[in-house]
Amino acid sequence: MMRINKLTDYGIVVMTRIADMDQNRVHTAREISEDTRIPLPTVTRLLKTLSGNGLLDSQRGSQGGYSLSRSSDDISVADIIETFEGPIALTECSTNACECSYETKCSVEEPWQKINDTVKNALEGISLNQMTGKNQNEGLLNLSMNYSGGM
Amino acid sequence: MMRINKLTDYGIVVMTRIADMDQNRVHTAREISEDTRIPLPTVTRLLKTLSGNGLLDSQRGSQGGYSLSRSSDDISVADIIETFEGPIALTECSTNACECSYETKCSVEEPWQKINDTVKNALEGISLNQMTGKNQNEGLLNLSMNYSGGM
DNA sequence: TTAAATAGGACTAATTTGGTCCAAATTGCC
DNA sequence: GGCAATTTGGACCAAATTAGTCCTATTTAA
Repeated sequence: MMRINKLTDYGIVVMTRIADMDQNRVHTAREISEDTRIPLPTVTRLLKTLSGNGLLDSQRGSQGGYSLSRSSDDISVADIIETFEGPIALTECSTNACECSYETKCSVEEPWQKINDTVKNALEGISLNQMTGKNQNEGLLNLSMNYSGGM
Repeated sequence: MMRINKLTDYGIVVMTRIADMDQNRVHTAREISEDTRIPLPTVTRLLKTLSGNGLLDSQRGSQGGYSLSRSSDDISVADIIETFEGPIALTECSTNACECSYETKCSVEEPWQKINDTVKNALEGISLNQMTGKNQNEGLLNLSMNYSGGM
Protein backbone atom coordinates (compact mmCIF):
# COMPACT_ATOMS: atom_id res chain seq x y z
CA MET A 1 0.00 0.00 0.00
CA MET A 2 2.85 2.32 -0.72
CA ARG A 3 4.06 2.20 2.80
CA ILE A 4 7.37 3.04 4.26
CA ASN A 5 8.81 -0.01 5.95
CA LYS A 6 7.91 -0.88 9.47
CA LEU A 7 11.47 -0.45 10.61
CA THR A 8 11.54 3.01 9.09
CA ASP A 9 8.37 3.80 10.92
CA TYR A 10 9.92 2.56 14.15
CA GLY A 11 12.99 4.61 13.33
CA ILE A 12 10.91 7.76 13.22
CA VAL A 13 9.23 6.83 16.48
CA VAL A 14 12.59 6.27 18.11
CA MET A 15 14.04 9.52 16.81
CA THR A 16 10.95 11.41 17.88
CA ARG A 17 11.24 9.91 21.31
CA ILE A 18 14.86 10.90 21.65
CA ALA A 19 14.02 14.40 20.49
CA ASP A 20 11.33 14.55 23.12
CA MET A 21 13.69 13.60 25.91
CA ASP A 22 16.29 15.48 27.85
CA GLN A 23 18.95 16.72 25.44
CA ASN A 24 21.56 17.02 28.17
CA ARG A 25 22.26 13.34 28.53
CA VAL A 26 22.55 10.26 26.39
CA HIS A 27 19.90 7.58 26.21
CA THR A 28 20.49 3.86 26.18
CA ALA A 29 18.88 1.33 23.92
CA ARG A 30 17.22 -0.26 26.92
CA GLU A 31 15.71 3.02 28.02
CA ILE A 32 14.33 3.74 24.58
CA SER A 33 13.00 0.22 24.23
CA GLU A 34 11.10 0.55 27.47
CA ASP A 35 9.79 3.96 26.52
CA THR A 36 8.57 3.00 23.10
CA ARG A 37 7.76 -0.65 23.90
CA ILE A 38 9.62 -1.70 20.82
CA PRO A 39 11.56 -4.90 21.57
CA LEU A 40 15.14 -4.30 22.65
CA PRO A 41 16.87 -6.26 19.86
CA THR A 42 14.98 -4.26 17.30
CA VAL A 43 15.70 -0.97 19.01
CA THR A 44 19.40 -1.69 19.16
CA ARG A 45 19.39 -2.36 15.47
CA LEU A 46 17.53 0.84 14.73
CA LEU A 47 19.93 2.84 16.87
CA LYS A 48 22.94 1.28 15.20
CA THR A 49 21.61 2.22 11.80
CA LEU A 50 20.73 5.73 12.88
CA SER A 51 24.10 6.35 14.45
CA GLY A 52 25.90 4.72 11.54
CA ASN A 53 24.23 7.19 9.23
CA GLY A 54 25.09 10.16 11.35
CA LEU A 55 21.69 11.07 12.71
CA LEU A 56 22.65 10.01 16.19
CA ASP A 57 25.88 10.38 18.11
CA SER A 58 26.86 7.35 20.10
CA GLN A 59 28.93 7.00 23.18
CA ARG A 60 30.28 3.59 23.95
CA GLY A 61 30.96 1.88 27.19
CA SER A 62 29.44 2.24 30.59
CA GLN A 63 27.32 5.37 30.90
CA GLY A 64 27.21 5.42 27.13
CA GLY A 65 24.20 5.84 24.92
CA TYR A 66 22.78 7.81 22.06
CA SER A 67 21.89 11.44 21.45
CA LEU A 68 20.82 13.55 18.50
CA SER A 69 23.75 14.57 16.35
CA ARG A 70 22.09 17.86 15.47
CA SER A 71 19.18 19.96 16.59
CA SER A 72 15.79 18.40 15.99
CA ASP A 73 15.09 21.40 13.78
CA ASP A 74 17.85 20.31 11.47
CA ILE A 75 16.75 16.72 11.05
CA SER A 76 13.99 16.04 8.57
CA VAL A 77 11.68 13.11 8.16
CA ALA A 78 13.34 12.59 4.80
CA ASP A 79 16.69 12.19 6.55
CA ILE A 80 15.33 9.38 8.65
CA ILE A 81 13.56 7.65 5.79
CA GLU A 82 16.68 7.78 3.64
CA THR A 83 18.69 6.33 6.48
CA PHE A 84 16.64 3.19 6.38
CA GLU A 85 15.55 2.99 2.77
CA GLY A 86 18.15 4.82 0.77
CA PRO A 87 17.38 7.64 -1.64
CA ILE A 88 13.72 8.48 -1.95
CA ALA A 89 12.72 7.04 -5.29
CA LEU A 90 9.21 5.94 -6.04
CA THR A 91 10.26 4.11 -9.18
CA GLU A 92 13.52 3.10 -10.74
CA CYS A 93 12.92 5.83 -13.28
CA SER A 94 13.04 8.40 -10.51
CA THR A 95 16.73 7.91 -9.97
CA ASN A 96 19.31 9.40 -12.22
CA ALA A 97 20.30 6.18 -13.92
CA CYS A 98 17.19 4.84 -15.57
CA GLU A 99 17.65 1.50 -17.22
CA CYS A 100 14.14 0.70 -18.30
CA SER A 101 13.57 -2.57 -20.03
CA TYR A 102 10.29 -1.48 -21.50
CA GLU A 103 10.34 1.16 -24.14
CA THR A 104 7.24 2.98 -22.97
CA LYS A 105 8.56 3.37 -19.51
CA CYS A 106 11.05 5.94 -20.62
CA SER A 107 8.42 8.28 -21.96
CA VAL A 108 7.26 8.29 -18.38
CA GLU A 109 10.64 9.09 -16.94
CA GLU A 110 10.52 12.85 -16.76
CA PRO A 111 7.10 13.06 -15.15
CA TRP A 112 8.28 10.61 -12.54
CA GLN A 113 11.26 12.76 -11.74
CA LYS A 114 8.90 15.62 -11.04
CA ILE A 115 6.58 13.51 -8.96
CA ASN A 116 9.46 12.23 -6.99
CA ASP A 117 10.93 15.63 -6.35
CA THR A 118 7.58 16.78 -5.07
CA VAL A 119 7.30 13.93 -2.63
CA LYS A 120 10.88 14.37 -1.56
CA ASN A 121 10.37 18.07 -0.94
CA ALA A 122 7.35 17.30 1.15
CA LEU A 123 9.30 14.93 3.35
CA GLU A 124 12.29 17.23 3.59
CA GLY A 125 9.97 19.97 4.75
CA ILE A 126 9.00 18.23 7.97
CA SER A 127 11.49 18.50 10.79
CA LEU A 128 11.87 16.07 13.62
CA ASN A 129 11.02 18.89 15.94
CA GLN A 130 7.65 19.17 14.28
CA MET A 131 7.05 15.52 14.99
CA THR A 132 7.52 15.86 18.71
CA GLY A 133 4.77 16.56 21.17
CA LYS A 134 6.48 19.75 22.21
CA ASN A 135 4.90 21.92 19.60
CA GLN A 136 1.99 19.90 18.49
CA ASN A 137 -0.67 21.92 16.70
CA GLU A 138 1.90 24.60 16.06
CA GLY A 139 4.66 23.92 13.64
CA LEU A 140 2.62 22.11 11.12
CA LEU A 141 -0.29 24.44 10.88
CA ASN A 142 1.04 26.48 8.05
CA LEU A 143 2.34 23.61 6.05
CA SER A 144 0.64 23.81 2.74
CA MET A 145 1.13 23.09 -0.87
CA ASN A 146 0.32 25.10 -3.90
CA TYR A 147 0.02 23.85 -7.40
CA SER A 148 0.46 26.39 -10.08
CA GLY A 149 0.46 23.63 -12.67
CA GLY A 150 -2.75 23.16 -14.55
CA MET A 151 -4.09 19.78 -15.46
CA MET B 1 13.55 2.01 -0.81
CA MET B 2 10.10 3.42 -0.46
CA ARG B 3 9.04 2.30 -3.86
CA ILE B 4 5.66 1.85 -5.32
CA ASN B 5 5.22 -1.76 -6.33
CA LYS B 6 6.38 -3.02 -9.66
CA LEU B 7 2.85 -3.93 -10.66
CA THR B 8 1.74 -0.39 -9.87
CA ASP B 9 4.56 0.91 -11.99
CA TYR B 10 3.49 -1.37 -14.80
CA GLY B 11 -0.06 -0.22 -14.28
CA ILE B 12 0.97 3.35 -14.91
CA VAL B 13 2.89 2.32 -18.00
CA VAL B 14 -0.14 0.46 -19.30
CA MET B 15 -2.50 3.34 -18.61
CA THR B 16 -0.12 5.79 -20.21
CA ARG B 17 0.09 3.58 -23.23
CA ILE B 18 -3.66 3.36 -23.58
CA ALA B 19 -3.93 7.12 -23.19
CA ASP B 20 -1.38 7.49 -25.96
CA MET B 21 -3.34 5.32 -28.36
CA ASP B 22 -6.38 5.90 -30.49
CA GLN B 23 -9.30 6.79 -28.21
CA ASN B 24 -11.85 5.72 -30.79
CA ARG B 25 -11.43 2.02 -30.37
CA VAL B 26 -10.82 -0.50 -27.64
CA HIS B 27 -7.49 -2.18 -27.07
CA THR B 28 -6.95 -5.82 -26.25
CA ALA B 29 -4.66 -7.23 -23.62
CA ARG B 30 -2.59 -8.86 -26.33
CA GLU B 31 -2.12 -5.58 -28.15
CA ILE B 32 -1.03 -3.78 -25.02
CA SER B 33 1.29 -6.59 -24.06
CA GLU B 34 3.02 -6.40 -27.41
CA ASP B 35 3.23 -2.64 -27.22
CA THR B 36 4.68 -2.45 -23.76
CA ARG B 37 6.56 -5.78 -23.83
CA ILE B 38 5.09 -6.66 -20.50
CA PRO B 39 4.19 -10.38 -20.47
CA LEU B 40 0.60 -11.09 -21.45
CA PRO B 41 -0.48 -12.85 -18.23
CA THR B 42 0.72 -9.89 -16.25
CA VAL B 43 -0.95 -7.40 -18.54
CA THR B 44 -4.28 -9.18 -18.31
CA ARG B 45 -4.06 -9.04 -14.58
CA LEU B 46 -3.26 -5.34 -14.63
CA LEU B 47 -6.16 -4.63 -16.95
CA LYS B 48 -8.56 -6.64 -14.85
CA THR B 49 -7.59 -4.65 -11.80
CA LEU B 50 -7.80 -1.34 -13.61
CA SER B 51 -11.19 -2.08 -15.08
CA GLY B 52 -12.46 -3.53 -11.82
CA ASN B 53 -11.61 -0.25 -10.16
CA GLY B 54 -13.30 1.83 -12.78
CA LEU B 55 -10.31 3.40 -14.49
CA LEU B 56 -10.91 1.39 -17.63
CA ASP B 57 -14.08 0.39 -19.41
CA SER B 58 -14.10 -3.15 -20.65
CA GLN B 59 -15.97 -4.76 -23.46
CA ARG B 60 -16.20 -8.50 -23.44
CA GLY B 61 -16.31 -10.99 -26.23
CA SER B 62 -15.01 -10.89 -29.74
CA GLN B 63 -13.89 -7.42 -30.79
CA GLY B 64 -13.81 -6.56 -27.13
CA GLY B 65 -11.07 -4.79 -25.23
CA TYR B 66 -10.31 -1.93 -22.89
CA SER B 67 -10.57 1.83 -23.11
CA LEU B 68 -10.19 4.74 -20.70
CA SER B 69 -13.30 5.28 -18.64
CA ARG B 70 -12.69 9.03 -18.55
CA SER B 71 -10.54 11.60 -20.23
CA SER B 72 -6.84 11.28 -19.50
CA ASP B 73 -7.09 14.73 -18.00
CA ASP B 74 -9.42 13.39 -15.37
CA ILE B 75 -7.30 10.45 -14.30
CA SER B 76 -4.49 11.12 -11.87
CA VAL B 77 -1.42 9.18 -10.99
CA ALA B 78 -2.90 8.90 -7.51
CA ASP B 79 -5.95 7.17 -9.00
CA ILE B 80 -3.77 4.52 -10.53
CA ILE B 81 -1.61 4.02 -7.48
CA GLU B 82 -4.66 3.67 -5.26
CA THR B 83 -6.10 1.13 -7.64
CA PHE B 84 -3.19 -1.19 -7.01
CA GLU B 85 -2.15 -0.29 -3.50
CA GLY B 86 -5.23 1.01 -1.79
CA PRO B 87 -5.40 4.38 -0.08
CA ILE B 88 -2.17 6.31 -0.10
CA ALA B 89 -0.87 5.86 3.42
CA LEU B 90 2.79 6.00 4.23
CA THR B 91 2.19 4.57 7.68
CA GLU B 92 -0.68 2.95 9.47
CA CYS B 93 -1.07 6.17 11.40
CA SER B 94 -1.86 8.00 8.20
CA THR B 95 -5.19 6.32 7.83
CA ASN B 96 -8.21 7.38 9.78
CA ALA B 97 -8.26 4.38 12.06
CA CYS B 98 -4.98 4.38 13.87
CA GLU B 99 -4.51 1.47 16.20
CA CYS B 100 -0.98 2.00 17.34
CA SER B 101 0.45 -0.54 19.68
CA TYR B 102 3.20 1.77 20.83
CA GLU B 103 2.21 4.74 22.87
CA THR B 104 4.69 7.14 21.32
CA LYS B 105 3.47 6.44 17.87
CA CYS B 106 0.29 8.29 18.51
CA SER B 107 2.06 11.54 19.30
CA VAL B 108 3.32 11.19 15.79
CA GLU B 109 -0.07 10.61 14.29
CA GLU B 110 -1.04 14.13 13.35
CA PRO B 111 2.22 15.06 11.66
CA TRP B 112 1.95 11.89 9.62
CA GLN B 113 -1.50 12.88 8.45
CA LYS B 114 -0.06 16.12 7.17
CA ILE B 115 2.86 14.45 5.49
CA ASN B 116 0.56 12.01 3.89
CA ASP B 117 -1.83 14.62 2.63
CA THR B 118 1.06 16.44 1.06
CA VAL B 119 2.26 13.39 -0.77
CA LYS B 120 -1.26 12.54 -1.79
CA ASN B 121 -1.84 16.03 -3.15
CA ALA B 122 1.33 15.79 -5.15
CA LEU B 123 0.22 12.56 -6.77
CA GLU B 124 -3.31 13.77 -7.36
CA GLY B 125 -1.90 16.78 -9.15
CA ILE B 126 -0.39 14.76 -11.97
CA SER B 127 -2.82 13.72 -14.66
CA LEU B 128 -2.44 10.74 -16.92
CA ASN B 129 -2.42 13.14 -19.81
CA GLN B 130 0.71 14.72 -18.41
CA MET B 131 2.36 11.35 -18.39
CA THR B 132 1.85 10.75 -22.09
CA GLY B 133 4.31 11.70 -24.75
CA LYS B 134 1.73 13.97 -26.32
CA ASN B 135 2.58 16.97 -24.28
CA GLN B 136 5.95 16.19 -22.88
CA ASN B 137 7.88 19.23 -21.69
CA GLU B 138 4.64 21.11 -21.48
CA GLY B 139 2.18 20.17 -18.83
CA LEU B 140 4.66 19.57 -16.11
CA LEU B 141 6.79 22.61 -16.51
CA ASN B 142 4.88 24.73 -14.10
CA LEU B 143 4.40 22.09 -11.50
CA SER B 144 5.87 23.46 -8.36
CA MET B 145 5.50 23.35 -4.67
CA ASN B 146 5.66 26.05 -2.11
CA TYR B 147 6.19 25.65 1.55
CA SER B 148 4.96 28.42 3.69
CA GLY B 149 5.70 26.39 6.76
CA GLY B 150 8.92 27.18 8.52
CA MET B 151 11.17 24.61 10.05
C1' DT C 1 38.94 -5.84 36.41
C1' DT C 2 34.30 -5.73 35.82
C1' DA C 3 29.93 -4.21 34.27
C1' DA C 4 27.46 -1.56 31.01
C1' DA C 5 27.21 -0.02 26.73
C1' DT C 6 27.65 0.18 21.54
C1' DA C 7 29.35 -2.16 16.86
C1' DG C 8 29.17 -5.43 13.38
C1' DG C 9 27.34 -8.98 11.18
C1' DA C 10 25.14 -13.55 10.46
C1' DC C 11 21.03 -15.93 10.44
C1' DT C 12 16.11 -17.41 10.22
C1' DA C 13 11.15 -16.80 9.97
C1' DA C 14 7.47 -14.27 8.22
C1' DT C 15 5.38 -11.57 4.93
C1' DT C 16 4.76 -9.52 0.65
C1' DT C 17 5.17 -9.39 -4.14
C1' DG C 18 5.49 -10.97 -8.88
C1' DG C 19 4.09 -13.83 -12.12
C1' DT C 20 1.57 -17.74 -14.18
C1' DC C 21 -2.26 -20.50 -15.14
C1' DC C 22 -6.97 -22.44 -15.50
C1' DA C 23 -11.92 -22.51 -15.94
C1' DA C 24 -16.04 -19.65 -16.61
C1' DA C 25 -18.72 -16.05 -18.73
C1' DT C 26 -19.65 -12.90 -22.48
C1' DT C 27 -19.97 -11.27 -27.14
C1' DG C 28 -19.62 -10.80 -32.20
C1' DC C 29 -19.72 -13.13 -36.38
C1' DC C 30 -20.32 -16.72 -39.76
C1' DG D 1 -26.42 -22.36 -33.31
C1' DG D 2 -21.74 -22.74 -32.84
C1' DC D 3 -17.14 -21.04 -32.92
C1' DA D 4 -13.55 -17.93 -31.83
C1' DA D 5 -11.96 -13.99 -29.39
C1' DT D 6 -12.32 -11.69 -25.41
C1' DT D 7 -12.74 -10.40 -20.45
C1' DT D 8 -13.58 -12.26 -15.48
C1' DG D 9 -12.48 -14.43 -11.27
C1' DG D 10 -9.71 -16.82 -8.57
C1' DA D 11 -6.20 -20.12 -7.19
C1' DC D 12 -1.55 -21.04 -6.96
C1' DC D 13 3.52 -21.02 -6.47
C1' DA D 14 8.17 -19.04 -6.64
C1' DA D 15 11.00 -15.29 -5.60
C1' DA D 16 12.23 -11.39 -3.14
C1' DT D 17 12.01 -8.52 0.65
C1' DT D 18 11.41 -7.51 5.42
C1' DA D 19 11.29 -8.19 10.38
C1' DG D 20 13.27 -9.81 14.08
C1' DT D 21 16.72 -12.34 16.86
C1' DC D 22 21.15 -13.61 18.36
C1' DC D 23 26.15 -13.92 18.99
C1' DT D 24 30.64 -11.99 19.51
C1' DA D 25 33.83 -8.13 19.67
C1' DT D 26 34.97 -3.60 21.22
C1' DT D 27 34.88 0.38 24.14
C1' DT D 28 34.61 2.93 28.44
C1' DA D 29 33.60 4.45 33.27
C1' DA D 30 34.02 3.29 37.86
